[in-house]
Amino acid sequence: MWIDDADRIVRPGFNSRVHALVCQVPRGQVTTYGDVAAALGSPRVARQVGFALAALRDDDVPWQRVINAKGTISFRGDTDRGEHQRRLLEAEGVPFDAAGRVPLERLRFRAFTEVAG
DNA sequence: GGTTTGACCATAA
DNA sequence: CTTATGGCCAAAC
Repeated sequence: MWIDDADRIVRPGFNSRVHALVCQVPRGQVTTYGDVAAALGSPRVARQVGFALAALRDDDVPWQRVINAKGTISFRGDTDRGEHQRRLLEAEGVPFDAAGRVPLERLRFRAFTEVAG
């Protein structure tokens, strides 16, 4: 039901699916674009996952918990959103390395692997 | 319906 | 460790 009033949000199907998985990520844990994509059934659609997150509003979906496979925060070039994401994760208890990375192996959320099979 | 793009990932040097 | 290249799939134009 994410923003059904919006014009171009949650309209596409894939987009909505990504949101659903991201919402399943518990607080204090993170996931990667590739994992979310794999959960959808296609580990190659990692780019689409990011694209989907870009289309949603930070109101209802914890997109902040989605980072890249290297454990670092990805952003288009606008460090504003990147810093915002980091602060949100830190507020949830997600530690950051000196290199700006998180212990992905420790906080990686694999619950939707059951969904994939 | 073809072309362009994209918050990525894996591999090679 | 960094830099460069291919690919994959869906959304937007």
